[in-house]
Amino acid sequence: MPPDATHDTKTRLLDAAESLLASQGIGNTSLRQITEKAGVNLALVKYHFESKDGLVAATLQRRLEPINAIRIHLLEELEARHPNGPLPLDDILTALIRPVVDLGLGGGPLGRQFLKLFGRIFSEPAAAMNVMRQQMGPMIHRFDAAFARALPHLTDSDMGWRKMATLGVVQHSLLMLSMMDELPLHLRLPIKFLKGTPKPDLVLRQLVAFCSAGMQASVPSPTP
Amino acid sequence: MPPDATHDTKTRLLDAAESLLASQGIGNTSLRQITEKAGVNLALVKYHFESKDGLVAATLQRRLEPINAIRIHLLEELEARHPNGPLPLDDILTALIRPVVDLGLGGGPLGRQFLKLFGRIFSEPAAAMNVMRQQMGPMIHRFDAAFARALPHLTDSDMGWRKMATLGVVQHSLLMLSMMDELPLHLRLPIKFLKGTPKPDLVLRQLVAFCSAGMQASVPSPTP
DNA sequence: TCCGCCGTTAATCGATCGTTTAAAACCCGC
DNA sequence: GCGGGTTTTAAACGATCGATTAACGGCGGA
Repeated sequence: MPPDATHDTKTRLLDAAESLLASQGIGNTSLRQITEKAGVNLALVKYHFESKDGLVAATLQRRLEPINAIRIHLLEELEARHPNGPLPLDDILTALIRPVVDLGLGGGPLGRQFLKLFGRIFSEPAAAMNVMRQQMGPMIHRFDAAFARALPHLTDSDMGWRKMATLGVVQHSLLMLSMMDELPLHLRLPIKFLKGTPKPDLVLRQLVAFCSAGMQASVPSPTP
Repeated sequence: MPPDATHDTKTRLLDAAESLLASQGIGNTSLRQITEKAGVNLALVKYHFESKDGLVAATLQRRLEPINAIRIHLLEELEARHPNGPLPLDDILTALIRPVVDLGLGGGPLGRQFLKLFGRIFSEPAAAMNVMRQQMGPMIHRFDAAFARALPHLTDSDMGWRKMATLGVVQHSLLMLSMMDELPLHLRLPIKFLKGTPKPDLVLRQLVAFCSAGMQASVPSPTP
C-alpha cells in the first residue's frame, strides 16, 4: 500500500491545521492559512473534510482517539494486576494522565502543538466541544468505577468536584507547558520557575502528586 | 455629578463586550455585535477605546483590578491576624480564591459572564493575555512570600508546579460552573453531578480543600 | 449670539473570511 | 491508449470584518 495522494493531502492538512489551530485558536485561524502551510489547494478542505468544522473535528479526533484508547488500556492492565479490591489512586491517575503527557512532551513537535489545542478546547466554539465530549465521554465513564472504589467514602458530589479539579490541573498545566517554547518571554510569568522543557516523568509525577492529594483531601465540613 | 453621556456609553459598551466576549470568545466576537447589543454606534468604539483591543483590555481591567485589590486586602488582613509565624495555608488559598468566586456566583449575571471570559483568557490572543499578566503579576507576587512561609519545605520548583496546578483548578472549575446555565444540556458532561448553581461558600470550600491538600502533598521521589 | 469642542452619526474603505463552481489534471483497469 | 472516476486547480461568490472619514447635533463660555 503506497502512500497515495489522498492520504498524503489529508495528512498534510491535518498537520498544518493542528499546528495553526493550536497556536492561534480555531476562530482566529483561516482556511487559507492552513492550506497555504500545507501546500495544498483551498478547495481541497471541502473535498476531503466537507467544511472547516469537519477539518477541525478530524484534527481533534486524530489525537484524542489513540490517547483515550491507551488510557483505557492502561486502566485494564491495572485492573488485571489488582483483580480484587480497589486500585491504588496514584495508579488510576497515572493511567489517566500519562498518555497525554507522553504525547505532548515525549513525541515530536506536532504532539506538543496538539497539547495547546487540547488546552484551548473548552474555550472554542461548540463544534469543537462536541468532538471533545464525544471522545472523552466513554473514556471518563470507564474511569468512574475505578475512582469510586478507590475513594468509597466520597459522595457523588464531592467526587464530581474533585474530578473536575483534576481535569483542570492537567489541562492548565499542560497548556502552560506547551506555551513555553513559543510565547514571548514576557508572557511566561506562570512558568518562569522552569529552566527548560521538563521530562515527561517529572511532569507526570508532579501532576499525580497534586491530584492524588487533592482527591484524598478530608471532606470539608459544611460551616466552620 | 449627573450620569453624563460619555460614562453611560462607555459602560454600555463594556457591559455588552463582557457578555459577548465571554460567551463567544474574543476572536469570534465582532465589534458590530457588541455595538448593536449596547445600542451604540460602531465608530464610538474607536472614539472611547481606540480599537477593539482597547475595548477588550478595558473590559478585562474593569473586573481584574477590584478582584486583585480585594485579594491583597484579604491577605493583609490575614497577616495582621498572624503577626508572627506562617499563615494557615487554607486561609491563604481562601484569600486568593474567594474574591473571584464571589464575583462569579454571588453577584449578578454580568459577574457570572465575566467568569467565563476569565476562564477563556489563556486561550485568547496575546493582547488579552497582556492585560491579564499586567494585572495578575503583582498580585501573585504578593502571595509568593505567604506561600513560601506556609510550605517552607518545598523547593522553588515544587512550589511552582503546585501554584500552577492551583490556578488550573480555580480557572477550570469556575469556567465549567459559568458554562452551566448557558450551554446546551448535552455538553454538560463535566458538571452533571451538580443539580443547580451551587452556593459560593460550597464552591470555595471544595476548591480550597482540593488545592490545600494538593499543595501539602508529600514531595514525589525522583524514581520509584 | 456665535464659536468651539465633545459626543455621535451614517457611510464607506480595503481586506479577508468560508464556501462554491466548473474545468483541468491525474490515475487506473480495460 | 482510451474512458471514467478520483483528485486537484483557479477563480469567483456574497458576507462580514476592523478601521476610518467627514459631517451633524448640542451645549457651555465668550
